[in-house]
Amino acid sequence: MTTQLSTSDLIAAIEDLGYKITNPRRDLINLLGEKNQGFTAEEISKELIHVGRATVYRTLQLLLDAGLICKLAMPDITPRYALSRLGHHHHTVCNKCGAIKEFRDSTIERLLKAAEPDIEGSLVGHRIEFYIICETCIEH
Amino acid sequence: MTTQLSTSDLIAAIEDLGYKITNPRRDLINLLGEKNQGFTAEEISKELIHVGRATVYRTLQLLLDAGLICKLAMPDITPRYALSRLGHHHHTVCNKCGAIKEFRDSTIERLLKAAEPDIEGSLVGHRIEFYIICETCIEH
DNA sequence: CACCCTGTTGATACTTAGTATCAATACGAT
DNA sequence: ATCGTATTGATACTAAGTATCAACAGGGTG
Repeated sequence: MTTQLSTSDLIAAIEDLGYKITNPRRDLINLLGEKNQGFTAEEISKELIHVGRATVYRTLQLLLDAGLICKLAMPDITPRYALSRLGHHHHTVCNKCGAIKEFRDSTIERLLKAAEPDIEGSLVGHRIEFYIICETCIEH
Repeated sequence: MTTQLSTSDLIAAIEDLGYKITNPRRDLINLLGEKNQGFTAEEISKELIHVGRATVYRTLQLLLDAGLICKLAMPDITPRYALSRLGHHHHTVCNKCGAIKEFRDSTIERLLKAAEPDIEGSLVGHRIEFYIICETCIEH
């Protein structure tokens, strides 16, 4: 049961944070609403021809800081962003097409705690990614 | 009990793969042997003044392909490399100083399998990172 | 040991991802 | 409608890495 954040939720959220609702921001958010497999910054920039590249990056950073999107970096591939729809969660990443899906399993969270005593220093977070070949790619 | 790979193990490994042992490669490998908290490509390049930048990147890629080092990419920070000393493993990353340590816990591996049925598509791999503040940073 | 073939190197130029600067513009509170 | 400040976009820059290609060097062969 994925709770989908609507475009207007995103707009309300950034307004609540005290940021102005401008046309570039609205356009970008509307575009993100149409994406459901993750996206790169340049991809967004190319589709929003009338919005400056710097503004695209700035707005993505803003949404990131607000926790409304997340950014996945992996060695040797362009960082991808995805809308956050759940609270704390992890991702499945398709090794073929790059599609990103959110994934939450509270069992894992609980089980990870078992490792905590073995970790030196103070644990402040964790990240898990599952690499898959997604069903669309399996079917060619 | 961390099984430390020696410099000569690394050299033997790349020789076994059919690559030549050249001075730039030897120098780079010797330098890596001195690193024990992870390193960036540019850091290596700056320390090996008599080795071309391209060669540094090429050699790191070669070691990466051979599984002798690993590369960690995280949003907004320069990718860091670290010598691989274990087989399949994960990392702890200090959020303050970037120090990378390998971490293995077979319990986690086993427990992760519990999530497998919930994953759509075909699972081909996974990655776990623990973000910490390391003991050196805690002590300032 | 000298030779030669092929793998390797390094200088240079390029690409990609993202940031800094700053004058011009546009929200939106009043 | 006015005005102050946040925001924008053009441009130039940085950082991380790749492509190109002529020159070079390991190391197997005779």
